[in-house]
Amino acid sequence: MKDDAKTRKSALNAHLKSAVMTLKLRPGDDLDEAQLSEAFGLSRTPLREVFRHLAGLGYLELRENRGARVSEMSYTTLRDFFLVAPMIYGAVLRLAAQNATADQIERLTTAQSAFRATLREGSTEDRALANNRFHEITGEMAANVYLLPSFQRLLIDHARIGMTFYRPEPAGMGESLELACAQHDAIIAAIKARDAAAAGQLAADHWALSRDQIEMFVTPAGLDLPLGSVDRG
Amino acid sequence: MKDDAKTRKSALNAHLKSAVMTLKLRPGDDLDEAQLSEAFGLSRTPLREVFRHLAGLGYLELRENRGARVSEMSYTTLRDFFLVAPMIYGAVLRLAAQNATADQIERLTTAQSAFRATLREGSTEDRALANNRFHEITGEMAANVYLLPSFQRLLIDHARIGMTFYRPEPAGMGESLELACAQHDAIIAAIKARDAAAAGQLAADHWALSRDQIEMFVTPAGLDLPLGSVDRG
DNA sequence: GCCACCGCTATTGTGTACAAGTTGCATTTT
DNA sequence: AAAATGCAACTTGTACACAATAGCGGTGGC
Repeated sequence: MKDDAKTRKSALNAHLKSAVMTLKLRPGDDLDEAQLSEAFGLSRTPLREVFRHLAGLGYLELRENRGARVSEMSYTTLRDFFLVAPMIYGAVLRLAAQNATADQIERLTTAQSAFRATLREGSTEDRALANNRFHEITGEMAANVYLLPSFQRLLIDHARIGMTFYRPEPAGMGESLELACAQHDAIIAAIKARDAAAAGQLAADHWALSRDQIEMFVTPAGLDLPLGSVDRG
Repeated sequence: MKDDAKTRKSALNAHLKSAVMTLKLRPGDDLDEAQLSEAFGLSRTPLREVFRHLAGLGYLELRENRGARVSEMSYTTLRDFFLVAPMIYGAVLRLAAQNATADQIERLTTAQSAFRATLREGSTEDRALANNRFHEITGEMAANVYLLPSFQRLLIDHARIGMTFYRPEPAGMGESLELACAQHDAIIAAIKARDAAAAGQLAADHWALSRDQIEMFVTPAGLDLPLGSVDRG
């Protein structure tokens, strides 16, 4: 009964993070303090501290006297995202290539294996979380306190965007997931080789692939069917 | 007595922010919950929420069961800072030039006037806070949720670095403050003209000046005196 | 004389009670 | 009938008391 409270607290933390990233909790959803505090066996005080922590990381938004919500995603989000992501991620991978330790490379390789496994047999949720884990480790490698805040904020919405646009149904999705997976391998290779320039280029490529994928999803080939007739009175 | 609590809470918030940025609270300093809660007439619960909020922004660091500290600055901090700052600030100013509203430009001009006033008659603290305000507004103009977290983290340590290295005593400091002030004017002009390229260049110039200044401070002209003799046993 | 262990004190983390605020509904008024 | 206002239920914010943990000093053993 002694370290239970902390365990439950971090369980709540982890639960909310992954629920937000996998869209189990969707942007704008309200969080009920009473319900969550009962579900995780915590009183409202530590629960609210978790809320504040996650709000600081960008998972939630706190409104004065009006509870917590999952942070919103709007029309401008995608634009803002792709404006900034290549720059930040390029910097992260360059620094990662320069600074990565052997242990970190080991863990990155493991994370990549886990990601590859999700391509074969995992759900979309598993895939998004495994991919997130991979990129998180590259952020650790970069080890720059000024770069990480934006990078982690990007990763949250990267996962959420992936959940929206990288569903397996549309034709061609599987192939570009394979491609993304291959890029991960190349990233690992560049980091092992301490080749910062190559790593930076791979970051650009990785985002270009994402962007194209989303374009394909948003503007699919139109359904080639004749208009129905409408009774105009 | 009704909105007092919220007022006191934001007063504490503002106090801690400026105390951290002006080094009144120095990196690594411990914060005493009991003392602060008495000083600001708040119970520990809301106080701790302020701590968590400020920790999220990078002002403080929270250690499990061991209280809050002002976030540290180490040897690697300066290097990390100047690695990332030009890139982030370049992006911020480019976006600011593209997106700034008339109202924001108005406020930026006002902030610049306030900054200039501190050059003539303000303390180092006032100057650092006024400069911070100026840059904060450029961040608002950029209006990109993914860029802001890192930018705001940079601004905190920008202020702290300024407090350390931009003291008026050493010869030549006044001049480079004048120069920085002139660069602010140029930044305003570029934003008004919606000239993103010029704004980006000015960001680079602004950091180059900062960096040179710090180099001058860290590696001053040596004192041209003979070595004393040391008894070597 | 030095190191290790134990218990004490100060400080942090959690639970609960209460106060303040918000929202939605019903009643009243125009 | 529509709008506005007041009431009531529920949600969020704060205070305080209690539990747990870390740091420290003393004591005892080696």
